[in-house]
Amino acid sequence: MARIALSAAKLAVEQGLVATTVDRIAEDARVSRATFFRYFPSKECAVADGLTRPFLDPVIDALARQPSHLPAIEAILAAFDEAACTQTREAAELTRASATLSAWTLSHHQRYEQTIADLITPRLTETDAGPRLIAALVMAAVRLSVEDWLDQGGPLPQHLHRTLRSAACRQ
Amino acid sequence: MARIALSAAKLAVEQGLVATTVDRIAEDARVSRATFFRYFPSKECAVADGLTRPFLDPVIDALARQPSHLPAIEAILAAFDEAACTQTREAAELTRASATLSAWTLSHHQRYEQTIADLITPRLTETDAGPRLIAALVMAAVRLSVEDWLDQGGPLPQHLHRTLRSAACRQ
DNA sequence: GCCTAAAATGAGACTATGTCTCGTAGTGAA
DNA sequence: TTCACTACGAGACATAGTCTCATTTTAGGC
Repeated sequence: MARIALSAAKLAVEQGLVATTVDRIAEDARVSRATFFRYFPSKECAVADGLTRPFLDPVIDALARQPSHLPAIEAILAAFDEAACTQTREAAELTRASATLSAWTLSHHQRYEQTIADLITPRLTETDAGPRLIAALVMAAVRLSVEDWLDQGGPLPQHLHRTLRSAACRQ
Repeated sequence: MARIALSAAKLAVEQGLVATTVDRIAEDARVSRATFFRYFPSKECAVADGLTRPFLDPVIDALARQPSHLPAIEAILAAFDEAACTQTREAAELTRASATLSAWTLSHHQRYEQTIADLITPRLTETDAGPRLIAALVMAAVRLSVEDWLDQGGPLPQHLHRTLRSAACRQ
């Protein structure tokens, strides 16, 4: 599953989204065409998955490893700091160039949002907002940071840190 | 354009997403197949657009009509209160049943997010977060409210009000 | 180690989606 | 009217996405 997504993303970055057919992806991942569609409902879903994983999976891992006494916001900030943001400009620009790819990327973000919500639930106090709302705010910050990063340049971690801080200090 | 989207949504609600082909949509909207694809990159994009418009366009209109002295959060709350939330359960459940439809709906939400950001920019003070972050929080609240509404029942406006308040009181 | 049930995969046919090119019809300005 | 421009339609085409069934792989009891 992950192998298929990573093949899809690799080919899409190398040759463009249009030139990357499902047959080529399946061949590269050493599965049949039928198996591809058993795991992904569309070509763009697989590409978006493969582009998103290397960026956000490390963040989730880091978040899960944070000491349990840390409040939610602090744990999230630490997780993003620890995970070296390996997002490439090529990947981000490829995503932005296709409406379909953008839509599927948002869909995957929603999955990460749910994961983050689950991970921070035990860290929340009475006065905090609901976990899903906070997680949605985090993913929105990620999305806006990548946008700013593409438009204005500079290091992505700096954009991330600033936007997350701006979201967090509203506690 | 809007006519095509509304035809697509109508047919999808009536006969299901799979049974609704692009040819039927184009026929219903009295345009050719080629014209359909000139306005929408995919069938699901059109259906999602048609399902989203009747729900969120009135909110945008109401927000634009709010007196300019109102702070952003108050204007948003008032806009959602004024616009009778005409979202139907059928539409929401159709959206949730298809991953592709959900993805495109998120994409349209992002468009509304940008519109909201533009409308509240003049209402923001120094201490507020950026307009896009606030707008993202609003759309996240909408999404989570619809989710709760489907799962737990009760009137949608009530869910909306509660979630938006929860997001707003973190100012 | 072998057998069986269940799950995962592959092969291939089939329909619908999405792209492209080109010809035609409106629309507005000089 | 004429010209340029834009929107639309027709139809061919490649590929996406679905379906069915045969085959392989896997897991677990004996």
